[in-house]
Amino acid sequence: MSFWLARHIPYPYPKPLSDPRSPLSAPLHRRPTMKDVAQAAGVALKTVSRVVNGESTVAPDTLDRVQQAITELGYRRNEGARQLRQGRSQAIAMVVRDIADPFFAAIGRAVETRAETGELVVMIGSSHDEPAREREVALGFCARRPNALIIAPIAKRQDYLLPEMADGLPVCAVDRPAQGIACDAVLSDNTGGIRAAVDHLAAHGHRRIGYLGDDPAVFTSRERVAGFRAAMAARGLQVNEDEVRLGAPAPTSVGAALRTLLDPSDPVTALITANNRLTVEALRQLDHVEDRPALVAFDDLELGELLRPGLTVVAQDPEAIGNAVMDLLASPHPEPREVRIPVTLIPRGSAEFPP
Amino acid sequence: MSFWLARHIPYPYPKPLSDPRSPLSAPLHRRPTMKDVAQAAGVALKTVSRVVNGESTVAPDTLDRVQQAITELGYRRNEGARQLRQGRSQAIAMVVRDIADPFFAAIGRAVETRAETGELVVMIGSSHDEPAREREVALGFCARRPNALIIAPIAKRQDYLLPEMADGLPVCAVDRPAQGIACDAVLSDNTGGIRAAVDHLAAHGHRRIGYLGDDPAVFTSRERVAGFRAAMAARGLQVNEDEVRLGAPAPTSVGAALRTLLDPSDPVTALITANNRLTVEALRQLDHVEDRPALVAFDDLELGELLRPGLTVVAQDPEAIGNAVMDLLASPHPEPREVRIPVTLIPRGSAEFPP
DNA sequence: AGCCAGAATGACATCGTTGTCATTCAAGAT
DNA sequence: ATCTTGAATGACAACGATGTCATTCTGGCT
Repeated sequence: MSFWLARHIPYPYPKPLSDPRSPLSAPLHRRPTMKDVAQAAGVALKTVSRVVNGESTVAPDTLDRVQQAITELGYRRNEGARQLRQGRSQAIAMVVRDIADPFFAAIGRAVETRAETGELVVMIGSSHDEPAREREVALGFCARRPNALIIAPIAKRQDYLLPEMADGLPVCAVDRPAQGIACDAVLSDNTGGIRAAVDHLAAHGHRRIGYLGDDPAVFTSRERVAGFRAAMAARGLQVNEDEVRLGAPAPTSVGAALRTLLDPSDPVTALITANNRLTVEALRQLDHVEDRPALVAFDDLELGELLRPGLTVVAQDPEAIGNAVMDLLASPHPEPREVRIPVTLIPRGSAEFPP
Repeated sequence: MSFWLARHIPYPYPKPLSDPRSPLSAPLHRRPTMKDVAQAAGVALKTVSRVVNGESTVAPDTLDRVQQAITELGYRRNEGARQLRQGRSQAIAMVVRDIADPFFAAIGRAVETRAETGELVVMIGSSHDEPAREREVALGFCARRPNALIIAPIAKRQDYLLPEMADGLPVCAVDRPAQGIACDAVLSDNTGGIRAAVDHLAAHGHRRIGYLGDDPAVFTSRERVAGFRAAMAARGLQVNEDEVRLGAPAPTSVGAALRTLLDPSDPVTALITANNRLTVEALRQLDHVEDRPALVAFDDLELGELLRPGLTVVAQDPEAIGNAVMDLLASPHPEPREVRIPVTLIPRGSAEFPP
């Protein structure tokens, strides 16, 4: 896939090979410019600029003539040129871990809605959980001089953004805080969410609760498991270390964890799964299991209500996250801020098994 | 939302470098330009350009000096200026109906992957099923002079794109064909998918099959219902017109349809739901129903396999759609093309009820 | 009549990059 | 020794928009 695109990273950029027959080749008609409009309307270029930008010092009939010329020629301002002059490109750049992940897609939608599209464009890219790619995508976006950068960090450090930030680029992290830079962050209330899960299970009489969590190297994973221990302690419930299983959402590791947790000689009566992929894998495997434990999942699944039993979840609020990000970016503040977005426990039945 | 608007409207813009002698005109670093790099490396600006673009006529030690200067200054090419010179902004614009819809999100991911992000940036926007917004978003993107536009049409006509296309913008429709313009299209094999559903149900002995479809004003909806009639006819099965229900996926209309189809005096034994939202609503309502009909759904649901019974679906292939789009955009062809992407029936149990 | 304020408009430089064309210089050909 | 050639480099003008500043033209005031 090269063609019109030159690939990225280390300079030099390779030359895009130009196929004369390619649909990307020479235009039949040059798009009209302000100069063309000016000529058509019999005014100076600068007057067209005034009209386009809604400046007030244009006489009514001049305005008419110019607007008519704009319509007739189908003029559209070239945003690239505008950016060159003004320094920023009226765009919001967003680097998420996976644009097809419903969580990030929903954040994207909120951001996009707030961006009042047409004026502010949203550029989206995925890191696919690869630190190098995160950097590459983020810096590629920065070359477009966006008005702001939203990033779901996956790399250990985001200090490669320092030059951009020194140049005035506002940066906001989502899902996890950024490292190595001082920037805003919008995070879910992981601790509170897990506490709600524990409380909910305890309210239904459970005292032996197992925990299935992600790699502890991940920030959210650490917060959630810490929240679990704290919530259990607050309830006076004992945490059996064998029953806190942290690892990848792979079938084998989840299977091993479940075998331990549900060991017939001494099974837990309830289970918390700390993220989406773990939940799905656990559900898959629990399907073959008799005497399923009660279950509360962190992060909602689209069809949680259609499962039987319905899946009780601690739902994050991606729309609120997106809105909070836009709020932070829109209001100037000297010190970086961290915003926590509340999560909601949605009872649907899977936690209501008798212990 | 006024922060960046404030940034873009009036000067004074970062002009603080006006007095470089002042110790107070402190580090509001302007991003370095080719000029800065050239000065640092002791070469002409044009030579830096050659290095950055990988032209071959640069002496090895000049190359070294320039590359070192680039690294030291943290230089990044300003893509806006490049666009101004070259006419296109190394970006792909994509207008979908809803970026948070898993189908479109998956297409977006495929496109983004093929775009080798960093060089080719992906701009995404949603029309939210509003024709006016589709136009606004698409034209807003066009002002950025992208290399290509991918659009999931919702408006009646896309002829507002004609000026852009005359200027050489390649356009490709997805999901539905565009109207009023001659452009490529990548569509799912709706007819074949419904035929597969009918065949599958017939193979399990069903002869009375009901159909729940979308508003017939929608292209995909028309194709699918036509496919249903054709497939039934091909099998020698009779279609009872009362049992082909087209309408919005609202609870009331789906409820009414289900009551008709499942009328105890003469119920269908199987059901086809022709899109995602209809499927979800039908599943919701069927949950309270005894003697559920067999079911095949067009379009996969994320957790179809976890439902009980497992949901048998005709799955579209958004990744293949995205890839096909990129193939079309990258390969020269004089006439617009329409590509059909195969769909796959995934049996998971819900179609295997005895009739 | 003379003057001025303010509204309306335009000329021009500029943003950072790349295409075009000109220049320099050394090595090889004559 | 002169000419040719090609490699390496640079000067300069675009690209389309906007900020600055200058100019023209009103009408209202002395």
